Amino acid sequence: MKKLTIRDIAELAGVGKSTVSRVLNNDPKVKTETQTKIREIIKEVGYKPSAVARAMNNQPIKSIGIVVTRLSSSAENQALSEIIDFFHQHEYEVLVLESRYDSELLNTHIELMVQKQVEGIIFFGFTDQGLVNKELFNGNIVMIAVEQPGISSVTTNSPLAVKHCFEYLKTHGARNIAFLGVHESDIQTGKLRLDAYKEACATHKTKPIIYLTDMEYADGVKGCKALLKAGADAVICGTERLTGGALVHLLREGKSDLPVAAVGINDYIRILNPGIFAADLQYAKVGKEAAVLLFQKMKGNNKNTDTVVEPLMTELAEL
Amino acid sequence: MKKLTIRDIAELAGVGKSTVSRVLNNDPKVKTETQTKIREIIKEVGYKPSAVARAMNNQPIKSIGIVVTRLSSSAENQALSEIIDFFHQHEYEVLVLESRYDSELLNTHIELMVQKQVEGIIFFGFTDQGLVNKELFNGNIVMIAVEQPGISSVTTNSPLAVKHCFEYLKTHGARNIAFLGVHESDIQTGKLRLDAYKEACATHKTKPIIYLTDMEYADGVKGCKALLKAGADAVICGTERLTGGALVHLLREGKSDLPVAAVGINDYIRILNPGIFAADLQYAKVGKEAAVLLFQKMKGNNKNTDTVVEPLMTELAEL
DNA sequence: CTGAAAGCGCTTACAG
DNA sequence: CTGAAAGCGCTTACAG
Repeated sequence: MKKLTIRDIAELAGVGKSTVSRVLNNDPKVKTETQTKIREIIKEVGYKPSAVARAMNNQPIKSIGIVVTRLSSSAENQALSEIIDFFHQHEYEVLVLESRYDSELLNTHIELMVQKQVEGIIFFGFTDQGLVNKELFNGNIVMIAVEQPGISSVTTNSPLAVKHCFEYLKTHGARNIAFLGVHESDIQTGKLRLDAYKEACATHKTKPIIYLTDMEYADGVKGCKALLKAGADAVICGTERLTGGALVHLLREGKSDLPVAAVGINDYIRILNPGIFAADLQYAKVGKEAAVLLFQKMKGNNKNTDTVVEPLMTELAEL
Repeated sequence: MKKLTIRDIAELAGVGKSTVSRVLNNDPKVKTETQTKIREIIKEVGYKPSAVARAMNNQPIKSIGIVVTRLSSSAENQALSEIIDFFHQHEYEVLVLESRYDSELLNTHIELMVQKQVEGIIFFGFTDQGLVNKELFNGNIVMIAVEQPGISSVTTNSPLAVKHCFEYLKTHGARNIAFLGVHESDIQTGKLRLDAYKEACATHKTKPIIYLTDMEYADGVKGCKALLKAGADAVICGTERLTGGALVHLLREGKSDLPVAAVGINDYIRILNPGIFAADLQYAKVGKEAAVLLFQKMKGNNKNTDTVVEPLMTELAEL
């Protein structure tokens, strides 16, 4: 059974190809009877127009690209899931690639997307990504996590999350509130959050107790230990993994009553400490916003927007 | 600056379009000098042939589809990462969709892929997915986790993982080895592993102690508690999340010395119990195998293979 | 309201 | 070794 073309449908319907094409494109000028007849035939024989042939006439293949840094990041795959879902519903193809925090790889990916002629891209930014050419994709670009002049972005408000964490602990009687975070060399995950902590300390005239480290659970364990030694009676954890590590340490030492507040939340953290005060950075919402933003741009709204998704504060109930 | 076409290159080079096309397609019949000249011009002006126009002439757009059940599953995103990487290296587009354990959604996705004319698909199977039409995509289909006659598959050997867990605990002196698993209604994650446990019990003439539950961390906590009450002096955890829950429970109760063996391993589990005996189901390898398998099929190797990836046993060192 | 014709950017059999 | 021509399956301006 060979592939059906518009010509076959035209013959079956006894009309010209142009008319079939018009029906396919919902041209209202076609007589209603003709329309219904053609539609019936199309349905009957299961004809699907070739996206490729349409693309030849500047009806671009509806597709977008998205570059995450790591698929294994739960924050990113939450966002990714929303983005895929959104564009899938709008009948877009979604191409997914991983940059692995490598700016060269990111650029290769972007180049590839240009070649594939996707209509727009969304990508997760990171500290050393370099500047992105904002002319690409007719400016249909949305960055997540990082801002760049001239490009729309969606970011989380992690500094506010830190601030809330601080204040929560403060109002619950903590005196030496420590910060367990990522090295300052990482702007988004490190510096921004650290600065917010320092500012909170200044506001409350408190002496900072700081431990900066890498991203792994084990770093959280070590960091928490060090902070306790330094006299902390409450800890703000700057990332999900650090929170995980810290909570495990506390559990192991039988110190689970030590107040902890966390930037970012997931099931893992929840089960380790059901009563934790946490700021949900809302990555699902971030993804949704980014998708909507890109979609609007592609529809012609060409002003740039920097959206900030506010954290959701959750003082979780005891199980 | 308008889009360059093959005609522009032909004019610049002073040759016919056909010749340029031949160079593009590495036709050896073109004189070497002509080739180099054309290639230089192409490079110079940065001409990229239109994939769409090529597709019109049955040079299919190189693309494959992949359907995961949940992007948030670390097992799946490990495999996904490998698959994307592999096909990206072979210059394929990769379309990613989520089925969410919904067989209707899976079928919609598959239909979409058919329409998009991807050359093949890989998807993660699940218990109620229903039969997949093996004629689709010229038979270029690879299923992960589930087997179906006539379709190539890649599965993990989780029963063997359970067996090893049992034997490990046994040889380390445990007498009442319990099993914490998922309900039998889930074939892959539930029944298969449970059966392996029962068989091990029979072999070792041991009375089974079983607790079956859902997939969440909290279920692992509850289950572990129940099993201890039932007299277990060692526990085999059937999934990563259940392991996580169980270990948290033990940590909380100060019973971290209770021997636990786990089917599946990740950083989270590692940090909770660095010395745990675990069977790594090797999902990265699963993804790689699936990718290679699909690629071979697309290259014309049309016999079906059911690959089983063996678990990797890890008795982890103390931190 | 509808059809014939030209065109989108390539490939390739054919003729030279 | 190379070019002119036909064709891939659509869209759309043009003429009716």
